[in-house]
Amino acid sequence: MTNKFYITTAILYTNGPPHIGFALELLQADVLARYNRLIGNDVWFLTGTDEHGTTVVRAAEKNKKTPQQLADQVAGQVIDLAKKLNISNDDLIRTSDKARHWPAVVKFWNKLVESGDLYKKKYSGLYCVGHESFMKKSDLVNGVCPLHKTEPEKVEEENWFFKLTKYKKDVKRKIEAGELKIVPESRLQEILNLIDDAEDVSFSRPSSSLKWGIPVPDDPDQTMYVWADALTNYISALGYGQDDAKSKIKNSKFDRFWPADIHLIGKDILRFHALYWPAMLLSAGLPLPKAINVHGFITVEGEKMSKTIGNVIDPFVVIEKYGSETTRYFLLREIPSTEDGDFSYKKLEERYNGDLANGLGNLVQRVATLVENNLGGELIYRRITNYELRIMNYEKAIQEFRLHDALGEVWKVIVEANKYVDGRKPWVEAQESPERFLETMTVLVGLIHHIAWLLQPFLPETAQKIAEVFGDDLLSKGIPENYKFIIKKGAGLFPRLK
RNA sequence: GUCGGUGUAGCUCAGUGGUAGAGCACUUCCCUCAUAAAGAAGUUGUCGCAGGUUCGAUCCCUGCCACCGACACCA
Repeated sequence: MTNKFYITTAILYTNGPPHIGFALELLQADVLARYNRLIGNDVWFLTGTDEHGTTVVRAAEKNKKTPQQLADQVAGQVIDLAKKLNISNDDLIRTSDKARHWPAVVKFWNKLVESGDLYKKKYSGLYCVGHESFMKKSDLVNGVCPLHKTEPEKVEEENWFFKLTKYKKDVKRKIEAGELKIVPESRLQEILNLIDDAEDVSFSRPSSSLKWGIPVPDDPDQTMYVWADALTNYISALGYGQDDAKSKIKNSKFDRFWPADIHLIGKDILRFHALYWPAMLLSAGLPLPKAINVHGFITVEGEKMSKTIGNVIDPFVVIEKYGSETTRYFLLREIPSTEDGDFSYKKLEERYNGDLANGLGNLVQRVATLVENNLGGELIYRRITNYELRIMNYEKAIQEFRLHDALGEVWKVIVEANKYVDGRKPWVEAQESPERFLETMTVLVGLIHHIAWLLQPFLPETAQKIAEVFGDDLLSKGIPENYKFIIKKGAGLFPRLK
């Protein structure tokens, strides 16, 4: 049965170039998107950029650019990164896009107004000029901002607020009922603990302090704050807000794909996706996303990535040096999908040599050589009844968002295949028992087909290369009886490093 | 401070009420189809500390220590 499958990543904030963590998020989403395409689902995969806010303005000033120029530059880098990582996204939405994004946000905002869920409220707080933001009393040291050593001013602002409190019980119920699934479990607990204490949230700022953003409809002195603006990307990209006064057809993408099946996010923005966003959707009368998958952060040699330490990993550098498939493999295999994980070049090279070169690459090469040298590079497939591949947990791992485990399952097949080769000794069989040899090779070619099939969502180029070596069209998971494999040994998939 | 999590072999982590496992690394053996790859065997641990429950705890309870995360209108 064909299902639709709509998956999104968080949108990258354009105050700096995409980092390795965003690369990981793109990759995880890509695997889920590719996997769902593979099993025949109707997939839409969205990523994008979050381009508004004072932080972008400040970063732009530093670079002597306008916020738009900086956003353009970073958005370009995201497109480049997606291309270099072989990401199969169907679309990329930018929040500065006045044609696609803004109308949706305005329509969505007006829906909240219609529901009576936006109201203006005076807000007074301690404003630190250095931070350009409000601070809590508890953040101050001796009444002074610890960073800027200045006493914050008492400032009163009138802002739009969203009645989050009106919906938090409903959101909680839906999360508890599993209608809105939070993965993994630990994050579910975290959000449930938060909901009760949640208060209404500010949805706008005076445009005097926040210029770079979307103006509040009918209130030009106010600019929308990030939640109202950024979260809406998930529906603006589907054409929400484009249909009014035009034909219904325009909106078909929204009808076809909303609600999202998975919002993939980092653990830092769980609250906004699991609480604010669902509440906003309830207010607007729209269905809630089905699941929020939360990944962790990448540390570097055990330390937090930070600009001050200077240990930030640039994904472009990694891809440049090791190639996209190796980068994909390492990040997807070494970093547990829902946990923090560590990046180091040493581990990357160990994974490369151990798993890709010695494991997968070597297996493909040895089997290809055996068939080429002893069968003239041709093998007519038939089912071997006395060999059975063990049932694996590959699909379950993907469905449970344990992508690293899914790859582990594939490598179990590789190990199994290597053991099989050594057990059967085909180089002896070739001399003494051509029949047994043929059987051995049939099993192995079947295993390699299986491996290539399973690798498709993770290492699409590698899967393709393996298929080319074996003349495998990779059209189906199973192999048709009498399928003719034409094997032509190649240069080797992953030459050993050093 | 409140809530939650983690602490198991050199490293990364699984795991169970009956005194522990995997992968990598390391050692030895073996093979030669293959990318000096593969395969086999093996070494390594006071299962954070101190109590308690139990015939028996690494797994249950309590306290402590260490580290981490969430609780901030940070974008």
